[in-house]
Amino acid sequence: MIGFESHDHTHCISTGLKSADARCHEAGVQLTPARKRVLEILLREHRALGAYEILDILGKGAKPPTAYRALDFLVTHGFAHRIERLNAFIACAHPGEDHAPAFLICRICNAVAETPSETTKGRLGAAAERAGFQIERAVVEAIGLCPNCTKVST
Amino acid sequence: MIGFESHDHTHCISTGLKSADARCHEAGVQLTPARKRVLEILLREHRALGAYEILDILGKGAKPPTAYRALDFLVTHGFAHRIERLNAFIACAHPGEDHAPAFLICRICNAVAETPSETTKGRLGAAAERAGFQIERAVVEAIGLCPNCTKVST
DNA sequence: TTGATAGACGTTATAGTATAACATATCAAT
DNA sequence: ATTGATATGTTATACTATAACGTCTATCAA
Repeated sequence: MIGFESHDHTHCISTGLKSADARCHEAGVQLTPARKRVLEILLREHRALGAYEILDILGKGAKPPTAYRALDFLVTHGFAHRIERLNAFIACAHPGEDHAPAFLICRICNAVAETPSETTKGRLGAAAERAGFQIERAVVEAIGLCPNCTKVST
Repeated sequence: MIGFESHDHTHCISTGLKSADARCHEAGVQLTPARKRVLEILLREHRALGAYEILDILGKGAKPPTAYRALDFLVTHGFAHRIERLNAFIACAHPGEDHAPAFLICRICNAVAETPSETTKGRLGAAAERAGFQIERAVVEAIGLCPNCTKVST
């Protein structure tokens, strides 16, 4: 899991971009400059960013659809995730792997960590089956205190 | 679990309101007319409603803070839940019980069913513990097809 | 070469969701 | 009667997201 520890992630950025390039080529879709730029911003910031924060970083010429379109693309193709709870977006921590992500969101500092989930199994999956509901994907966002804010708030 | 079957819920409404009355009294908080009215709307509609839908039902005098304040109260005290995925609210299906709800949301018709979850256990709980993250609650929203829309779309 | 199609992007406008800030009201406790 | 706590009214605004339309470019078939 990708946790709350700080680390040097120059490496994450270049690896993430290269991996995205390769996967887009495989899939026959285009990682255009606009999309790449937004992905790079997400990788560089390494936190959940609102669309308008991204817009600000993109600069004054950028209009909302520019950010939202790029984000739609990145989310659709698995390079980024949307955090419903925050109306924000974060670079995927497991690019390339087929995964069902869950998120740990700090209610104090809004830090977000990604971790694997398995929610279509177990009780939820059983309940869905009983109801005749076909789960396609699940939003799993745990709210609580990250290690730093736990220390501070006690 | 509260599923997708239709049913007569005149009973749900009066039971829900009475139960809320009683629990508010116990807790020493007020189920004021405004709050009660919003809860009744949620119970009556028996589906996820946006704040502005509720405002419309409340009538022309009502301004956004009226709805949002009542909804905050109802959510805080467990009489309603917020569905992050839909920016909407739904009456709690298990009033009075201490529970960690999960939701099944149909991506076609937006029908929502509530079911129990257990997300602070299992893999997610273990991952959180490893990360030093203290889970306080979890948003679990499964997206997919409800029984009706499964039939229609095949 | 032409024309048709598809994908991406620019631009303007607007829709939809939520809260800040301040004023007023009510009521119980001192 | 004043104070303090809680709730509501009201205005304005902030924040989030998409519709709609035009343009550009690359590709491909006729």
